[in-house]
Amino acid sequence: GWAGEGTGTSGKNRHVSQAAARLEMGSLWEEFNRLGTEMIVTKAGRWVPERDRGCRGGGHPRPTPRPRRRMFPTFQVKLSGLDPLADYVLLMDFVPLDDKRYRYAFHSSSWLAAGRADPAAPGRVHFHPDSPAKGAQWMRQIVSFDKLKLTNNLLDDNGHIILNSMHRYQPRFHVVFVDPRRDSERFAHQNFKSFSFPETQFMAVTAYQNHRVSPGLGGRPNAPLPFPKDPLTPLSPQITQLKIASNPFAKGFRDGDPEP
Amino acid sequence: GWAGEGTGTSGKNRHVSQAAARLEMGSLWEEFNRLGTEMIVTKAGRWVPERDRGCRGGGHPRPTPRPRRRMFPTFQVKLSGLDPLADYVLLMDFVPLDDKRYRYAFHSSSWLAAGRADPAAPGRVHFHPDSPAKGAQWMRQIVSFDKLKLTNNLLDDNGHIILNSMHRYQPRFHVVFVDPRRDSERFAHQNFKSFSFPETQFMAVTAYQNHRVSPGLGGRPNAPLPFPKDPLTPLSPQITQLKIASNPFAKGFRDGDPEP
DNA sequence: CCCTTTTCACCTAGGTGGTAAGAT
DNA sequence: ATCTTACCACCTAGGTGAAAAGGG
Repeated sequence: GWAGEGTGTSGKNRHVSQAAARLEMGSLWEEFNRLGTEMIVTKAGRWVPERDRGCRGGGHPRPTPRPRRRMFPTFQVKLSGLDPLADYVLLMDFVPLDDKRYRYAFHSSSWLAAGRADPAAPGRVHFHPDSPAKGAQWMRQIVSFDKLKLTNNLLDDNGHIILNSMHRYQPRFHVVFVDPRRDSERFAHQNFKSFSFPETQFMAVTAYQNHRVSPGLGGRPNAPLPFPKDPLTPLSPQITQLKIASNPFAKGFRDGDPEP
Repeated sequence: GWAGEGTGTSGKNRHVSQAAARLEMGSLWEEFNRLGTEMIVTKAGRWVPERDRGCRGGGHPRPTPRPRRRMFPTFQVKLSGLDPLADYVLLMDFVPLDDKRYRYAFHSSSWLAAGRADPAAPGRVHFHPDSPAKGAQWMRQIVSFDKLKLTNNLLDDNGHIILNSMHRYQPRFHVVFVDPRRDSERFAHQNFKSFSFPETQFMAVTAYQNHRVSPGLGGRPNAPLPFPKDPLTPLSPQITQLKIASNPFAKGFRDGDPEP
């Protein structure tokens, strides 16, 4: 739906006060959220195989850094209510959902709090690469943050989002009006509007933990739990299966039928 | 070098009068030009193989249109002399070099004029997709027109550049100052600057024709011709070999050593 | 005969989870 | 118990020329 406003609209500049954002793929996000969404974070990303030699310079065939992890599902929104002729910057950040560290209890198939959060990672933001652009451009089609990458490397120097593994996060989306006035800093607090979609919260992990169905921290802890004892897929890691089923790049791991 | 200005600078707006463009990969362009550069044009591009069924809608597994042909080498320039704070649009077009149609004479390994040019294709331009942007942005790094596609389909509806096969063309590059004044149309002729690099001229073909070394229309027709009878590569189609040797996507056709 | 279109194998470039081995 | 590294097969997506097939 068109929900998500986390901050009030009182005292906002007219260029953002009417701004609205609809989360795309909402039903997919909700499906993940019912299981307890997990997002993989990696430290160094991947390396080029040895066959790709250095082209020049005659050095060793040293590994070349490769991209870190995207989010899946990808955070995408449809915008409305912007001034078509005004400039806007779009960005995302990630807010810790609590001050806890978690561990996954296999025997109970559930997440357990396991102490206070680790020292918070450097707070970074991800600017949408098309920023700045006119409101008309942003509203023309779905805005996709598919270039956003996650890492657990506190020393990351590629500008990626740094998260602590085994901690919970809430993605946040911000629309910032580029104020052409001098002294625009003085109105900074009026010139942006933020959106939080609870169904996009997730647990950062270095490997999928949720190897069985669980109530899920993002779900309804007291809801009746239809524990599926499907003999065909016993103990199936449902988060993984849902990622495989819904992410085109994981098609290689699909077993069965062509119809999703 | 920093050559290329095709139009005088007299009467030009100060935002473009100092603009300069240096062709990147100039030595590669010259190497091609010495042989007589050929660029492939295609009609329909490529289609998805039959295994990729239509995802939804239940239609037949009909072929999906795929991109048409890029240029290789890619047209790339380094810009200077722009106003860092002003907006510019960058674009390219292609000018027929003469009013002739050509054919390739295999026996003499040379291009021959073969009548008047076919009716000119609809004159299209290709806007650099980052347009418009500030001068500072354009000058920050090399500007690459690698999204530009060539086609010989007169009815093309993808906005690609339409060229006649077996005709010669001169790529042109234009820097257009986005004039914020009202009535800016009245100054249009002052607000752009054009660049032509002779070493980037080429023959449009649907399949490589230059199967042997030739003086090349783009070269020096009267220069001494060192006809290479290299027994190791007799009758080697040199344009093709140079494309294979220098285009990363053609690596699959390279025979020999790793050192270019 | 000359030119165009189609199909193909083979690349570049990079996004998936799996698995095994090791480190902390 | 969790994290890191390394390597893998298998995808998406799309840019190459070769060769065969098609067309006037």
